[in-house]
Amino acid sequence: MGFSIATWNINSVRLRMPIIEQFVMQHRPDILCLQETKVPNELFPLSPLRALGYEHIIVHGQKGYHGVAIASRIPLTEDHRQDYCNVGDARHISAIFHRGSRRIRLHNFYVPAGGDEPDRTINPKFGHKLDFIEEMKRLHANAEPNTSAILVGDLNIAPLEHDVWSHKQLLKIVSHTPIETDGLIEVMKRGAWLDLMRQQVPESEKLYTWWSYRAKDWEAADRGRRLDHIWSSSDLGPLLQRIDILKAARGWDRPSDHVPVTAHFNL
DNA sequence: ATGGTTGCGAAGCAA
Repeated sequence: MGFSIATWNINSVRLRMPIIEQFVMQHRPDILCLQETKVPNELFPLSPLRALGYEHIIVHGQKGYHGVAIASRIPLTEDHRQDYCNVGDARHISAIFHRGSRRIRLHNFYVPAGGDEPDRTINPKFGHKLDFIEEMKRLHANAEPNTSAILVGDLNIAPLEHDVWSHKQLLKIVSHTPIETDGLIEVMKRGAWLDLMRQQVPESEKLYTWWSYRAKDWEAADRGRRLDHIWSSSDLGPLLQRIDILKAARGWDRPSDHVPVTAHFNL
């Protein structure tokens, strides 16, 4: 009995369809969560994903920016979208699926990047990010009775020292400032979420899911950050089999700057 | 080194 779920910020679902096909042909996740789809719902490429076996697709997109989607081989029900910060952005989508006797709530997030300047008094985008994180603190892994939970997505924060290539050099860089990292850790604590990637890989080891487009040679420089995450309610922790970070996908043709992260469970 | 690259959509913003 195996079950796998992948999360991937693909930075335009239409442009990235060839490498999405490559990834799912090779790895066949049962559920694929996408962020930064950058497409309105009526233009979302449903057919190619259905042809790959993902018959159950829920989308929440907008023109040009943001956008999240869940493509699944198994049925999705009770879907909803929460408008964090009430600004009309498509940054969250959620649904229920069943595996064995278990009922599981899945959340797929695209947290605001926050702009360049880590000061909300001069950069409203950073304020928006902090407000978004504040609102996430109210989301509990055990919010629904008899329901486990999985939270995935591009959270745009690298919370731990070894989630970035240089802790010291990134302390004032948006995604790794103390106010953000403390905030995300508080989201985890208050919501009783488990960080499944760090359950598998010790905190002392470097772990990245994103490499900037701007590096001359992303692989040689290896200046990555762990911006993408898979969390779960505590009951699912012991059922985690493995997590794969597909670093190779960063080197594929016309890549996203993020790579897919896949969790395999014994359920 | 305060640059660099990419996507959307058709100039400049967001990441």
